[in-house]
Amino acid sequence: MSDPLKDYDPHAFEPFAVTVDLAVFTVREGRLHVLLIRRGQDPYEGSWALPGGFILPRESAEEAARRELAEETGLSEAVVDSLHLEQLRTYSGPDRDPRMRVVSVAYTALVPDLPEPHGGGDAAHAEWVAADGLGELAFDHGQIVADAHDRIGARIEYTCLATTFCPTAFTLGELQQVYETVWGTVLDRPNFRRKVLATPGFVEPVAGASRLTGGRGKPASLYRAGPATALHPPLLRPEGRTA
Amino acid sequence: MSDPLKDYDPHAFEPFAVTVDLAVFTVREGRLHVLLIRRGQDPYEGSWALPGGFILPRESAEEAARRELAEETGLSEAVVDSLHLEQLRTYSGPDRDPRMRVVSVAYTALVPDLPEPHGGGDAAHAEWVAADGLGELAFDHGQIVADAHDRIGARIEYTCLATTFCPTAFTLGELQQVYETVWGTVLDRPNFRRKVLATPGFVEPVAGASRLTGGRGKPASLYRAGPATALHPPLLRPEGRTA
DNA sequence: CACCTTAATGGTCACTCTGACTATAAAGGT
DNA sequence: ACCTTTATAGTCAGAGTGACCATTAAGGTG
Repeated sequence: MSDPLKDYDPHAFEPFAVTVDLAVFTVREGRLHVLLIRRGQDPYEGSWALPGGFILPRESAEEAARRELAEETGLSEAVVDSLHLEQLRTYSGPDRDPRMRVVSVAYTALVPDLPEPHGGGDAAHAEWVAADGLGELAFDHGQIVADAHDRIGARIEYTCLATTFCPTAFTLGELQQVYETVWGTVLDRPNFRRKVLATPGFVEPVAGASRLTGGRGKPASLYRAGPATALHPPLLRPEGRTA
Repeated sequence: MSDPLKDYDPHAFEPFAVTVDLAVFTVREGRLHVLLIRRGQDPYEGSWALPGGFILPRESAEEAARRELAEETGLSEAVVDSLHLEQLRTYSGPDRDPRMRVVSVAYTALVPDLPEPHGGGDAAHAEWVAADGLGELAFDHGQIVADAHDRIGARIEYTCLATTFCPTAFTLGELQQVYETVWGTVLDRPNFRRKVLATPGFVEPVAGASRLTGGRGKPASLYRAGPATALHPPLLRPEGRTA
């Protein structure tokens, strides 16, 4: 943007549409799920697509992403405003939408296992779909989901973000399952526990509370997310594979 | 982009201009430098700004970034195509350019200490400016440079990217200075050396070659970048500060 | 009710990696 | 000759981690 408008005639270029796409993830029944919408018209009619939409003239991309997220999930704006929303990257291939030039800023959000996204309006057709083995998505949304999955896997190594997949009170077993689900690996339970508890501010015990973890076994203590945001040293996934 | 064009009338929205901005860094004389351009007209006349420009109708953002980089630096397209170029993030504040709505995709590139960017055309006014203590930049470019600096600092912890700041053959002292310059810290020389040499594929010795490091002291062995791209385990900066 | 299964929790041990240091080698300067 | 400078080699203690084993507390079953 050195001199972006130096020779700019607003009509010399065909206009670019600028949109946001949302890759919203949750962990449900031990599997990673993405929030998707079934397309009702061409192109890609009948395919799954990411929720999203245009950036309005007076909005930033992040504001647009939060607005769309509230519309698609039916969550209140207060809840959506407090969610962790992270810009993933921008997709700009000239032919990503066959109808016209659309540049899209993709965002990722991590949410706990919500009831069901059917709120109202657009939310009526938003659904959680298991992220492994989903077929072809509309546009380049399959790539976006894959990129988002990679990013989340890397992010939870160095940050405390994994707790945003959990409800307000959770067991260490549940937190461990978040890691195992996102990474697709199995972790050693005592070692995971030691690491999490040794990181100050990652989790805090909920006084005296415990929960039966499915009936069987010893009840687990409950924790809530602590004030820390970064993990030092990181919690690296086995085999050092950066996916 | 669920139904991006469902109700889309191309004239219902004021057009968004979409540009790329480039934060090109090098290490010169032990200081981090950014490639900047002195603006010739309002707004921000006389201020430093990042190189960049419009995405053309048939280009992706990355193609536009490489084209602009070649134009601004005077480097051949072959060289530019082989450079490491990384999408940083997209800046979309509605008032970031006072003239009209401009959404910009920012990229970061790391280059060795090149001669001088004066190639031809636009390159005539591109200059290397020390990244610490540069004043106010045009638009939100100060924020972009700060974000890019942060990203690079984090990136060289987990990747072998630091070698892209070095010439084809370099000493371990020079590589260490890249880390020290980007992080603004001092590292222990024997420990740095041990870590780099213990990471397979990070650097490879150049057979039998050595270089005097400024006249004084024992000549240092020369190395070149190896085939590895990731660092496992990472080379974390002191004090675990994620900046 | 004794006994099995299950899951959480507590602990050990060896190995790796790292930070802090000390020592030696090879150059130029005085 | 002797000092300074820079590269390189090596030592040592402590943190962190992976692979285990042990114990506790719940439900299930004959």
